[in-house]
Amino acid sequence: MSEKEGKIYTITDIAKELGVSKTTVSRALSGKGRIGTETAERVRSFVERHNYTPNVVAKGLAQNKTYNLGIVFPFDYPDIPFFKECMDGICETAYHYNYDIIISVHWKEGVSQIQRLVMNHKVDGMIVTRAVINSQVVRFLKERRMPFVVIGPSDDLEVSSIDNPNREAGRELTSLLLMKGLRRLALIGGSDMHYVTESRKQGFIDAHLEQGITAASELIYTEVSDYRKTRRVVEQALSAGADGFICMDETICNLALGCLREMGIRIPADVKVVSMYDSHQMEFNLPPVTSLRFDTRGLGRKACLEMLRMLGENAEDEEAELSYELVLRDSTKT
Amino acid sequence: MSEKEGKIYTITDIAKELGVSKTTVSRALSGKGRIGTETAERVRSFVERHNYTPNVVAKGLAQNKTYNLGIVFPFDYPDIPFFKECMDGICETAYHYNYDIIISVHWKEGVSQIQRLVMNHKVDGMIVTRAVINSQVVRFLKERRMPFVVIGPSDDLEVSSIDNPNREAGRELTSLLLMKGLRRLALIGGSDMHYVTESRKQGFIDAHLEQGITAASELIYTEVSDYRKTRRVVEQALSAGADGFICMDETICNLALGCLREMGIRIPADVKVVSMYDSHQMEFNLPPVTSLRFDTRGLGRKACLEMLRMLGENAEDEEAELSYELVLRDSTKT
DNA sequence: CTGAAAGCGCTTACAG
DNA sequence: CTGAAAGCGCTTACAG
Repeated sequence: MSEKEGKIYTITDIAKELGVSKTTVSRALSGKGRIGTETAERVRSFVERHNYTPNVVAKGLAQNKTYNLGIVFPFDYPDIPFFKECMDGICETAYHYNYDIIISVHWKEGVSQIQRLVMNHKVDGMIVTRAVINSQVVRFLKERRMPFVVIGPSDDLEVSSIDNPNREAGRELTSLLLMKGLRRLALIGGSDMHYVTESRKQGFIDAHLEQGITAASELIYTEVSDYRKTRRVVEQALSAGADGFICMDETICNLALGCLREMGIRIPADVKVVSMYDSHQMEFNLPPVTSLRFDTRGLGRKACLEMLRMLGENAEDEEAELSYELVLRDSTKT
Repeated sequence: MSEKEGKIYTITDIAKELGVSKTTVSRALSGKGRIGTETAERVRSFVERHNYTPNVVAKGLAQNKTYNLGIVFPFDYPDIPFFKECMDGICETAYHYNYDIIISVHWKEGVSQIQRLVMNHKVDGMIVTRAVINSQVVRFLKERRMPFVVIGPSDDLEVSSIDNPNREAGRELTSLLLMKGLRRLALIGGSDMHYVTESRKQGFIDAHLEQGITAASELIYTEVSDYRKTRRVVEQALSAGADGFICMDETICNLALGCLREMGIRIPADVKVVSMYDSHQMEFNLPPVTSLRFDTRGLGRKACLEMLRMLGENAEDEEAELSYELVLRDSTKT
C-alpha cells in the first residue's frame, strides 16, 4: 500500500524532477492532448515509484468539479434494508468511477442540509432516495440547476428517475394469492405521501382487474405506521372477512404478524400473509413469509450510473434490467 | 431558501462591488483579524442580500483542509440498526460544525477504498465504526498520519476510541438472569475478531464473578453466524442443561428464537432469552425480548465531536456520559 | 509534442 | 484597520 513514509508529491515536484513542465505532467496524467511516448512513460514510472496520486480537490477547483455525489435520505427515514442496499450499490459504482459519496440526512423537514451541500459546492450531483410527492428537495434542486436523479417513480417528466418494479411485482404477488382462491385480500401500507405506496397499491389493483375480480376497496388501508393502527386495521379487516394480508413492507408485516399472533390467528391455516418487500425478518419468521425480493443494490448502481452519465462520464449501463423474485414461503402454504 | 435564480458570487465579486480588497472580505467573512465595524457590516449585509456562501473547496485548498470526514464501515457490514444509528449521530454533529461525511465501505478485505480517500486528500479525518482486532485500516491510517477515531474498544493506547458500555451493560443483563435464579446461562455471540464480542463476553463473566457463581465455559459460544451454527449451538446448550440464552446481538437472537420455536421450546416458560442489543425485532417479537438499549446515536455524536477536537475545532462535548437501559420484556418473565 | 501563463476561489504572511 | 501579492495543486487555452 504505502511505499515509504512518503513525502506527498505534487505535480510541480514531478515536473521538477523530470525536467519538464507542469503542463506536460498534467497531460501525461490525464491522457488528454498529444504527448511523447517516452515522456509519458517517464511520468508513469515516476508516479508508480512514488505512489503519486493527484490532489482531487485541486483538480476539482480547476475544473469546477468535486468528484463527489450527494445521496439524500428522506426525513426520518426508517431503518429498513432498502436504504442500506441502495447506498451500498451507489457507493460501489461511484467508487468505480472515482467519485465519492457524501451523505445528507434531513433532520427536519426542509432542505437546509441539502442546500448547504449545494451552495458549498461540495457535490456535482445528487441522488435522492425514495421519492416523495411534491418534494421540496426536488423543487430546490431544479431551481439550483443541480443535476440529480430520483430513486422512485416520478410523474415529473423533467426528472430522471429509476425504481424497483414495485407495481409489476405487486401485481404478481397479488395474483398469486388470487390464484390460490383467496377473494378478500387486505392491503396494508404506509404513507400516501410516498410514491411507492401508490405503486404498490396499483399493483394490487392491477392483479384484481386482470383476473376480473373487484378489489375490496374497504380492505385497502394506508397510513399505517405503528402498532396501534396496525391492530385496528387488522381487526377491521378480519371482521370484514379478510382471508389474506398483503403488507407493503417488512416493517408493517412484522407489526401485522404480531397482531395476528396475539389474536390467536394461525398462519397460514386461518389467513395467508405476504410482504411486498423481503428481509431477514421475513425469512426467519415463524412461519417464514412469502415476499418480494428486489435487487435494490442493483437499483442503487443503476441510479448512480445514470447520475454519472448526466455528468458527462462515460458510464455505460451494462447490467440487465432490474428484476425481482417472488419468494414462496410457508406463510402462503395451502 | 434561494433568493433569485442567483448568480454565484465569489469573494472577488464582493470585493469589487464593495470597493474593498479580497483580503478584507475574507477577513470579514472569517472573523479573523481586526476589521472596521462598518466594513464588516457592509460585507455582512451583502452576504445576506445575495445569499452568498463561500466555496468550501477553494477555502479547503488554501487551508489544506477539506471539511469532510470519512466514515468507514467494516467489510461486509451487516444490516443492523447499529450502523445506521451511528451514522445518523455522526452526520448530525458533523453538520452542526459545517463538515460533511463521506462514506466508504469495504468491498473486499483490504484498505483500497480508504486508501483512495486518504491519498486523494478528500477527508481531514476518519471515523472507523466497529473496531476489529489487528485492523489493517488502523495500521494504514496510523502510517499515513491521518487523524482518526475508532468506535469500539481498543487496547492500543495511541488510538482514540469510544464505545457503548457493552461490558457493564452485559454484566447487568447477566446479573438480572442470575438473580432470577438461573444457573446455566448460555452465551451466543459472533466473530471473535470483533472487539465487541470480547467486551460482551467479559460482561457475562463479570456478572458471574460478582455473584460468586462460576460461568459454565462450555456454554459460551462464539463465531455463530448462520442458521445452521445457531441450531447446533442451541441444541448443545439445551442438552447441557441451559436454562437461559444470552444472545450478543439481535440477529443472533432472532436466529436462536427461530430454532427454539422449531424445537417446540416455550419462552419464557422453558427457557429465558435476552439480547445484548435492542431493536424493533426484539420489541415486536412474540414474546417481546428483554434487551439492552444503547444510545448509539449519542455514540456517533461523541465520536464525531472527538474527531473534530482532534482537528482543532472547538467542539465541546456537553452531553452526558453514554448510558444504556435494560428493557424488561416478556421473554424473561417468571 | 511541449511550455509559459493565466486562472479556479479562497487564505495569509507581510507591509503599510 | 486595510491591501497587494504570493500561494494552495491542479487545468487549459494559446502559442510555439
